[in-house]
Amino acid sequence: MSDPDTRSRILSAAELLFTEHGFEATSLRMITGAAKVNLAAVNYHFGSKEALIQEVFKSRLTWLNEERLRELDRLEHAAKGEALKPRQIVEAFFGVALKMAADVKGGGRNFMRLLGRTYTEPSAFIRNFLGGEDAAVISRFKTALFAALPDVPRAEILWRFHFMLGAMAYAISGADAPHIVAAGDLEESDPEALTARLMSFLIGGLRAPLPEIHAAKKPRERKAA
Amino acid sequence: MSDPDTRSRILSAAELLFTEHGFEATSLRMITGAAKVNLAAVNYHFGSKEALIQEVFKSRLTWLNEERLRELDRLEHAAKGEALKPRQIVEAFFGVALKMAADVKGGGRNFMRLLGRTYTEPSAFIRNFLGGEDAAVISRFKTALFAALPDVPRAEILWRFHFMLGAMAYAISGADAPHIVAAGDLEESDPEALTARLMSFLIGGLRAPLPEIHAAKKPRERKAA
DNA sequence: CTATGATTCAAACATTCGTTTGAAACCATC
DNA sequence: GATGGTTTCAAACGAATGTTTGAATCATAG
Repeated sequence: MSDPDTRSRILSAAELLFTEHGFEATSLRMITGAAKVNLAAVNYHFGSKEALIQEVFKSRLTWLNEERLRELDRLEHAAKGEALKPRQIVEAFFGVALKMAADVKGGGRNFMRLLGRTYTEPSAFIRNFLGGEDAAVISRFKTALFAALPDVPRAEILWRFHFMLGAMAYAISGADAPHIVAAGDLEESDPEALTARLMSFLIGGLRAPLPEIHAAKKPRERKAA
Repeated sequence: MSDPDTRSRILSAAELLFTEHGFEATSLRMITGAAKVNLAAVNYHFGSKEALIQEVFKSRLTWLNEERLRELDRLEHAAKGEALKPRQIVEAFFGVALKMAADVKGGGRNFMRLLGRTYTEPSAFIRNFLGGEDAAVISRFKTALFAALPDVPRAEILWRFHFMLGAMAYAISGADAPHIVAAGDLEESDPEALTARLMSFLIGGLRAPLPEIHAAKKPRERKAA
């Protein structure tokens, strides 16, 4: 009767079904059906549907953000007090996520698709939860970017970081997007190729000339990426 | 009794509520309450909730895509058979959307937020609907980009277009995103500044050096954007 | 073996949902 | 005024939802 698997089977089923159907359209009966457990097990093990949703994110998201911070620590340690290059920072943040997204069998790919989708989720409770989870890592990375790009206004860096997140979310969603279907002939990209493609795009965008709202105030020149 | 407003009041209320809560979490009773109409009016005027969802998108999305095509036509007419510059094409596609997003009072801003969110919506019926609506405009723009960037592999262009869409979606969502909340100190950007910021980022990404998966095959050089 | 706590179970509960129904009210035309 | 079509209304319908409940089952320790 004491089945250590019940809890993890619910989590796995929920993760897949949330990705496929969204939170609202995935019922607990769908999840328990897929996990082959009893409906009451959800409330026994998790307390509520909301708590289950948060649990689905917790461990992977914690690992993702901790890994990002570890990567940044390694880079900063190796740099011995010098500022990092923007490319390094971008690779630490986005590269770790893309590596996770490349892990099909372990569920990382599905999770990153769910995460990318969830960042535009209307539900305030989910947005607040994610915001809380991301606060420390975002703060660290923005500080590192400010140091790496001293000539770029902070607002510009923040907005570009935000655009980069959108690009990554769509990259991860990939063939799910209606545009891809409409475009028709886009081949599936293998994880390494997708990473290379996205990184190139992100660095290009990050190091693009400043828009007119700033260029008049402070001429800028390109630096090594 | 014959109230030409009932239908449009339902549409307006639905548009706002779908943006705020998502499709599944917005009930018809919420919509009819906000619109001050009877619950059965939805089925009388629209037939079903799904049909209402599609109606919410139809007229604005048709206008958006037609305006994009008109802009592209104008550019091509002025170019007299020469290929357009990539920047022109990007401005025709994304600029029109951002102009719509700048229209707070007329509801364009809310609509673009809804649209950006909807592109990652799990529901297959919504994705199929949007894909169908976008097919012609996407096809035209990809053809124009291929002509503008003859040295760039087509797959690269398509993926970069996709990344750009993600960046735009997040740009429009703006302060809704958990990352922005976590970042804390990002100031609201006025529409013109946001457009300039995003365009700079998009062109930078589009014209970024090709990733390693291609660079070995075909050396590339920068062209005028 | 018994007692206790943990876990699972089926059923029930209260609520909510999109859709339907038949009547009432309204409008336009003759 | 009568007629037919349109629109709105309140209530009902059947289904689905997350949560709760009390009993049964299981596992462990004494």
